[in-house]
Amino acid sequence: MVRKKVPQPTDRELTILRILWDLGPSTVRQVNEAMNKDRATGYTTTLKLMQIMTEKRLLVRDESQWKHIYKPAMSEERTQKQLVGDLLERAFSGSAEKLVMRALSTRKVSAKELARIRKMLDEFEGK
Amino acid sequence: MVRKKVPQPTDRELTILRILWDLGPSTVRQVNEAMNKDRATGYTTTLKLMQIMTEKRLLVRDESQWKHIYKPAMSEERTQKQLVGDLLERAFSGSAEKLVMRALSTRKVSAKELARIRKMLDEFEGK
DNA sequence: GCAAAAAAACGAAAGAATTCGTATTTTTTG
DNA sequence: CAAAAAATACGAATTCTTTCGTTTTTTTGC
Repeated sequence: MVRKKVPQPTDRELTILRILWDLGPSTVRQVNEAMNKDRATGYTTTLKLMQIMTEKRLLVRDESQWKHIYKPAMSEERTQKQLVGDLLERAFSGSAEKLVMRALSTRKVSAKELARIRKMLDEFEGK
Repeated sequence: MVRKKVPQPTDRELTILRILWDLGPSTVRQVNEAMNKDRATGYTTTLKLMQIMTEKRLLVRDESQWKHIYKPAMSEERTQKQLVGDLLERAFSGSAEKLVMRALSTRKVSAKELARIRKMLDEFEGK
């Protein structure tokens, strides 16, 4: 069984994935409207992007209706892991510690979140 | 005073930054040799990339010698923060917690590293 | 000093990513 | 049902990234 590996999403493609993760399965129009909140984008531009993403297996499309319904082919989790793993290699020489440090110093993180991160650490260590 | 903002480094550009952070200020030849450990790359290819990066203000170059010496224009830290911040927005809707979780579950992290991360959390919280 | 080597400059080709105009198909609505 | 609207398909222009061949400049070794 040959399963060609899915390419990393490009910049605009990631925007679309983000939207679909948030909205759930959607039409091109819905995605396009969300895109426009971020940056003016013609309808056919969004359409074309989504068609290409479908070819690349980043999205799957339900054609049973006339208005096609698109959704991400991979889970948010898997994609995020891929992206983080990639950045980890390329910018941090694989040091997760460094990356975590940068992530925490970039954004304010609430006490609640810090607590959850601690809990996570416990689990990693416990195992 | 107009300071045009530096663009995000592209893929190959990041490879070069990574090399320069590791080696310190270097000539094109040195960088090119390091590039070739990763992937066959012609000398002039590396040269051109570095020239473009200099135009874009990603690198600065010392031309006082005939062999120009290049170094990153920004610190490793600042660039990493930028990259993480960008990924945070684009793929994680700004949730540092989620990103940290993904980072930790992607790679094995040693007990020692986990301990250091804990310490870091303490500092963030203490403040 | 001169030929060979090393470095830089330049231009342009090849490849991707992004954008959008136009044409075609299907549905909606008056 | 006919016209308008909505959606998809298609192709192509544009822009950005990556690569490298050729030319020019400078240094080095004999």
